[in-house]
Amino acid sequence: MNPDALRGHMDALLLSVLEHQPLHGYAIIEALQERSGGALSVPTGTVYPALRKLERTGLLASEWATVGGRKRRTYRLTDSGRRQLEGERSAWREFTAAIGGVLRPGTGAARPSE
Amino acid sequence: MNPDALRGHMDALLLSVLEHQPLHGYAIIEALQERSGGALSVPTGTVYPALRKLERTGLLASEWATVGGRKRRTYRLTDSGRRQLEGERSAWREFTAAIGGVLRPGTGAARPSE
DNA sequence: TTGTATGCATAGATAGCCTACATATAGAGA
DNA sequence: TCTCTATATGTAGGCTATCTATGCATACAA
Repeated sequence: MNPDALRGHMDALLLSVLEHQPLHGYAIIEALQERSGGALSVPTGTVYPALRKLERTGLLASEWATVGGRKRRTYRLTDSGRRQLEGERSAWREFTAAIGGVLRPGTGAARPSE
Repeated sequence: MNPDALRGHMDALLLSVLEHQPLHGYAIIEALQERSGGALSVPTGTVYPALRKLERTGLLASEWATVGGRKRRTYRLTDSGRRQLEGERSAWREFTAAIGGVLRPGTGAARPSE
C-alpha cells in the first residue's frame, strides 16, 4: 500500500474504529489492521499524534486507565466526533466516486452508469 | 473535496485519462473535471509538473504541436505507462477495500461480507 | 483595450504522514 | 539473572506530493 494514499483519510479511520467501543491507541492500531484485512499497518508515530489532535479538536475524549500494570489512554467518540464521522463517510463516498469515475476502464468518455 | 485526499492517486488519474487518447495538459484538466462529475479541480501547478515527472520516468511521452496559433504539448501513454495503469487500478481496488473495510458502518468487528 | 479562455511552466509554501528514537512494564524462556 | 518479545505511549525531525501564487503568451469577444 502506497503510504501516501492514506493522506487525508486518517481521521476517518480513527473515528470509525471508535464508533462502537472505546479503545486505547495500541488496540486502535490492531483494530485497523484487522478490519482492513491486514492491509493497514499504521505506525505509532502516526496514530498517537493523530489521536491527540482529534482530542484537541473535540472529536475524541480520553481517560487514563491501568490494566495489568500498564497505563493506557482510552479514547472514545464525542457527540461532535460522531457527527464528524458521518461527514467523513459521505466524503469518502464522494471521493471514491470521483476517482473511480476517472479510473474506471472504458471508452475514455464519462460514463454515468456502469 | 479535501485536497490531501488526492495524494498518491494523481499518477493513476493522469494515466487513466490518457488511456484511450493522447491529450495536452489543459485538456487533461478538463477531462478530469468532466469524468469525475465536476468533483476534481486539479490546478495547473499540480498537473504540469506531474506530467513532466511521468514523462521523465518513462510512463508518458510527449510531442509539441501548434493548434490555432497556440503551442500544446500532447502526452500519450507508453507501453510502460499502460502496464503501470493496470497496477494503479489494482492498487486502487486494494486501497478502497482496505479503507472501506474500516469505514463501513457496522458492529465494530470485521465483517467479511455485507 | 480590456477581459476571458486557452495553454505551459516554475518557485516556494504547506501539511500530513513516516522514520527513528526514547521510555517503561510484563512475562516467557534460557 | 539476562534477554527477548509483546504491550503501551510519546516526540522530534524529515520527507514529499500537492497547492498557491505568479509569470508569460496567444486568440478572440465585447
